[in-house]
Amino acid sequence: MIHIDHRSRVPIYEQIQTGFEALVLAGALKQEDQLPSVRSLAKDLAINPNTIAKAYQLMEVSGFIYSLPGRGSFIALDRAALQARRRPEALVRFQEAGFQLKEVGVTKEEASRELARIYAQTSERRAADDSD
Amino acid sequence: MIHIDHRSRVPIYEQIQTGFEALVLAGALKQEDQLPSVRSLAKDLAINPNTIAKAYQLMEVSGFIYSLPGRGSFIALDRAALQARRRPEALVRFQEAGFQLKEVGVTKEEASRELARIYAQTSERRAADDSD
Amino acid sequence: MIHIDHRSRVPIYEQIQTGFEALVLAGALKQEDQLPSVRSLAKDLAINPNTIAKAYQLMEVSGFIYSLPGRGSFIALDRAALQARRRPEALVRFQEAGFQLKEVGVTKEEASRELARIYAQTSERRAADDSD
Amino acid sequence: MIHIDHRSRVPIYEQIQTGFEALVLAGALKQEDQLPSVRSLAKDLAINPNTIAKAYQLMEVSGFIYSLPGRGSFIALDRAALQARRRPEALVRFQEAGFQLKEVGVTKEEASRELARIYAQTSERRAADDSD
DNA sequence: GTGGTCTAGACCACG
DNA sequence: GTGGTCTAGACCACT
Repeated sequence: MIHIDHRSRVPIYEQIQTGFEALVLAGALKQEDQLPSVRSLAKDLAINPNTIAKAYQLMEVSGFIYSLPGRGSFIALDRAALQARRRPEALVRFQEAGFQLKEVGVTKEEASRELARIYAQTSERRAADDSD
Repeated sequence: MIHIDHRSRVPIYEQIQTGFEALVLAGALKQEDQLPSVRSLAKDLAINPNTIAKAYQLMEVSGFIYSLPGRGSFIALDRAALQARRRPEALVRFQEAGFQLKEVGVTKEEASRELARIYAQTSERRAADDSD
Repeated sequence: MIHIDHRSRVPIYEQIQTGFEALVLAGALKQEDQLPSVRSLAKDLAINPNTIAKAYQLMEVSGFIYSLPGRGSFIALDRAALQARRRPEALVRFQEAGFQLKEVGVTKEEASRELARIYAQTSERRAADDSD
Repeated sequence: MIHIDHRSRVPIYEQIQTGFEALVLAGALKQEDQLPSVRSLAKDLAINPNTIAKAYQLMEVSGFIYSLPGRGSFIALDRAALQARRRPEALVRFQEAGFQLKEVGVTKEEASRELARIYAQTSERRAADDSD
């Protein structure tokens, strides 16, 4: 379900979090859907179960998932709620990136063209095809 | 000259690097200009000299500045060269940020408006006014 | 794995860098091989861990290795890529050394003989024998 | 007479030493020729007189020049003697450079061709034309 | 005064 | 266990 980049500096537990969020944002996972168990995901990704458990724990405290002891973990939010949650930070990141673009001499026209190109892409879901 | 955010997770030595780059990109520092000495900057920012020295050494290996023992450290690149260097990473960051924006449900029109707002800002250069 | 000359004026952290590069150039270390941990190498060489860490960080920014916090440091380049990187500087050094040789009165024939002697040596790889 | 590279990391006093030696090796200065005074050279090169004095002092202790208080400094060695002196280190440097060349994958043939090119050049003296 | 190197020791995040 | 960051303080070479 989720792709881990072992050579990335982004912590693995964080890649797991953003991975599940991306699945919800892309529509591949819906509210109340069950997540894989810690053990099975750890096995699938060839990752230490402690790391998976840490990711699940963080997603739970953030309210993105909820866990029922003995039954498993489930998506707590629907797509719209998650989008609303992520929007502020996404905007800040976009503003920062835009400012840097301007700073390195990219014109407004070039930036607009780049933005159009991004929105022209059909939302690709990389990891959703193989496993699900 | 440079502002440090001690609460940020970005390492201090990295904030120093991006700080000086921003000064060059903003035109407040030019090629061959001398940087403050390791010790004086350390004193100004209330930071250990070793941390400053680390930032300077990394800026030197990156080719952004050059240091001459006993003489000081100096800007090695002009603004255009620095822009050309930073452009690829800035583009990638912008693309990622744009994709996330789209992912959280921001429409193309809202994104364009945001981008226009960024480019509308007169490039504020804090340090350029009291030109030393 | 690596030998440090404490009497040399070449900084220790630089000797470590060139040491690891030599190991790759000699074939004793390959791409994706793990380097000794900062602490273990520090202990082996009886050198402060900070000095090792400095060497590792510089090798990382140069793209020769990559480090993953909590996991270790690994060779990022294969032998051919490293050779291609080092070739320009090696050529310049050779040209300078050759010019100086000429300057001190060594004839072309003597220089050629010396060069032949260098290339006649079977490439001695010290660390390759007791292959770990 | 001598060219100083202010952006080089080679200490200025060392550039001065090698500069005078190069002039002798090139035949532009001969045994018993007088060197410029510390003050005049310092003025010409726009360098601190202390640095010049340090260079002269080191050249004197090495036996390359001798100083007669009140009269000036003079070349102590003829070209052949200086060549004989410099030869051992030049050879070592050449060997090291040659080994590195081999290490980065340059073939014996390429190295020979490079060496031939060096010896084909007529000994150019850059700084000797303008001032002398 | 300048930058450069090294040691010592502490604390953090990641797995 | 791993690497990463920072502080503190010492010593060196160069100008």
